[in-house]
Amino acid sequence: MNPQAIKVACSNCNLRELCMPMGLSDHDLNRLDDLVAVRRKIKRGDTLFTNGEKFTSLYAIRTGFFKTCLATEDGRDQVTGFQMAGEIIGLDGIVNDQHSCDAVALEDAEVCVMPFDRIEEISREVTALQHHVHKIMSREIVREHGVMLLLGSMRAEERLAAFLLNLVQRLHARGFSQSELVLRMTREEIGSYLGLKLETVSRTFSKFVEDGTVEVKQRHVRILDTEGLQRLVNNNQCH
Amino acid sequence: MNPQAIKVACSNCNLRELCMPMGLSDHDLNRLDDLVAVRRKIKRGDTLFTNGEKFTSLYAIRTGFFKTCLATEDGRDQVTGFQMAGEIIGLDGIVNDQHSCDAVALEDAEVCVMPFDRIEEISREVTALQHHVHKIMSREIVREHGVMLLLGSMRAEERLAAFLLNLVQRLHARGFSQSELVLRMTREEIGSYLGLKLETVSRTFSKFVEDGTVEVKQRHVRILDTEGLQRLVNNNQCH
DNA sequence: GCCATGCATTGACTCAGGTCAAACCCTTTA
DNA sequence: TAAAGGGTTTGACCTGAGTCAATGCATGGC
Repeated sequence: MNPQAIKVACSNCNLRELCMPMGLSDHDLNRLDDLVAVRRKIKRGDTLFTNGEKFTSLYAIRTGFFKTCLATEDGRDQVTGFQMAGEIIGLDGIVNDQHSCDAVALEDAEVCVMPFDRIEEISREVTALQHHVHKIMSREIVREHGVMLLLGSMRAEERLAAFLLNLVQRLHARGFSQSELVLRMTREEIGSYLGLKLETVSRTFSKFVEDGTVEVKQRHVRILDTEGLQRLVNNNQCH
Repeated sequence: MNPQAIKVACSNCNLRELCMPMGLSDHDLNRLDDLVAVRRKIKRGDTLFTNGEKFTSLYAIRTGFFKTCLATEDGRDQVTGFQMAGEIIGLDGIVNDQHSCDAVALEDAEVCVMPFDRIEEISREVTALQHHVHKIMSREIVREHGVMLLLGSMRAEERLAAFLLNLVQRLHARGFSQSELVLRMTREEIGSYLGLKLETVSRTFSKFVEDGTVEVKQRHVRILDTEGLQRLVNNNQCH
């Protein structure tokens, strides 16, 4: 039995620069090691948690890719975000002690389960963790402000451009290419996130291809003109 | 000098059921009294904080009404929320130690200034406060999910209906009428929040008036058919 | 009391994106 | 290897909301 191999530990996790332990000292980092209760594997298409389910833990994504979405009885459906390795999901559950959205794995995934009462307990002792938790929640709030701006004031092309740039930027921070990416979600899911219909997403991709801004082959996307996308997002050419 | 009159204290604040001290025991409540450094008055039209400004404190609204908004260089402008007495603003500033939006008073206002390092300090000792802070942040995240649903999947009438219902509901929780309200913001600000142009907001109000759902006289609104608005939001009649 | 000003309403017209439908492509399964 | 099925693309048409412009209505300053 090799403890090195099975120990669930933040201190030797290769995501520690992105994830929960970000910015903690070595000393504090050791105290974090009893934060993660277990790891859990989720198969593609399965849910990590669902709307209405009792809230117990936050989850740090180790591998895989998730979407979170809000489905209402009357058939509306809104993807509220896409999450990748090193990101924390489940924050929505804290207010009412139950989750208010579904988290669905878009590819086979593994998460670290962090019981929230334990997070609060350790936060009381480790100031850096306390502050980090606050930052994570604040970051999510700010991210959502950005999505509101996107949904409230951008046109289809601008939305898709912003979406692609955001994705590659996050992937790049994880060591992937700045210009190439594989979409883990369908056109419909992208559309739901961006407040567009899948046909519009598809057409907008085609438009970008015509303009020579990107290459698209199914879910493989190569960005040829990052600047161009950036200009689309910023330039707000009308007026 | 009457200490009762000048003491800045949560423990005898009439908003304590809604605001920061919500759900705290009397004992914990006393410890909260050194949370609020000072109070600050903001004149209508003035800002409480602005984008880029250093983050130091959260603010609990005592009186008045605010909007928070995101303005980008290229002229986009998105109202991200409207806040009233008992609500906490400034959470966006935690991640990057600087505010990422503007908070503008829509009427003369007074806020309790709560230095964030003090919040963190007291949170470490008062478990109930720690948890409450987490809940406040989580609530904001969930609220924004709702706005994303609204912006991403609702038509103009549905958006305005949802907006009105949300406003009266919050006002009702503060002891005001369930059916009558005075809008503190312009049509343009409503539009910005709802991802619509002011003309559309105005037309939609007119439509509601024609239908006998509401009475509108400038900024005074009386809801005649709450059910009807509710149905609009839920029924998603198409499909 | 009257004008200036900012906000709101309404109309006429346009257009971005939605809808519906057909065809296509890639993967999976038999 | 073929058939089935999910996802994607593209076309034709429609419509809800945006745009532009004129008018109306309150409020505050002088």
